[in-house]
Amino acid sequence: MTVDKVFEALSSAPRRRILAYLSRTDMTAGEIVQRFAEMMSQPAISKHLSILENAGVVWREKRGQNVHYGLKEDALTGTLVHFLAEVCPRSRPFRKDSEAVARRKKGQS
Amino acid sequence: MTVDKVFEALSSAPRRRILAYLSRTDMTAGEIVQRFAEMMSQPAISKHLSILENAGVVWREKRGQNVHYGLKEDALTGTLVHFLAEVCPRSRPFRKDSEAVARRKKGQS
DNA sequence: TGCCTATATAACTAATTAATTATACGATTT
DNA sequence: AAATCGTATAATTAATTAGTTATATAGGCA
Repeated sequence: MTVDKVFEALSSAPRRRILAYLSRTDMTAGEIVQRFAEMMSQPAISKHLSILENAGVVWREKRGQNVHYGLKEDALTGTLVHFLAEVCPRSRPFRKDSEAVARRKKGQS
Repeated sequence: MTVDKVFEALSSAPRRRILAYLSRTDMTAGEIVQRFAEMMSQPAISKHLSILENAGVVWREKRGQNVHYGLKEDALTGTLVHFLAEVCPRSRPFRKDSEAVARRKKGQS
């Protein structure tokens, strides 16, 4: 579960949409396919799901003839929070205040 | 500054590396190019910078014959925090506890 | 003015991605 | 055992991305 794979997985709108679905409840592959009916084929969804699993942000479990998918919140929050901590001075400890102030003046937001 | 563009911008390791540099101090395009010496050409970096700017996560300012770049922390944290809030039940208010518990049992982390 | 320096853009190419249709596979039902 | 259902994989193709070299543009300096 590399950082690279996680950000790669998040770079697709359909994949982020799948994550949003899974954040509310676990689903079978078929249920997810239905949500994308008329927009994308079953194999396309299957591929997206395998990318998400390979990135380590969802789990997969075969039950009978269905395959259930669910969110691995910890992996997702872990990666993003770690990235934010690395890249955002304001959340970094012992930063000099003058830096952040100057930066904010430059036209933030 | 769409969510799509931000995640697209973050999906590249060199671009995340540029953001990490900019999180410590503003830099000119040339200084950034130097950090990638022997790895990537000047035009390649220029392209990455324009993608980052277009996504709204960095600002750009021409000063004399240099162009200075800097991080727009607020845009970055804003987008990621919003995404996390949307996708991570544990950070979502009024969630039923039974959901999260069941999910955690499934093999989180 | 004419020449550097810093940066961006253009033209091109190779590699990757994202979809499609067709097919295979494993589990259930008859 | 055969048909069916749910899902994944294979083969293919079109579109996108990420880099290259070459060139343009704009600012500072002799």
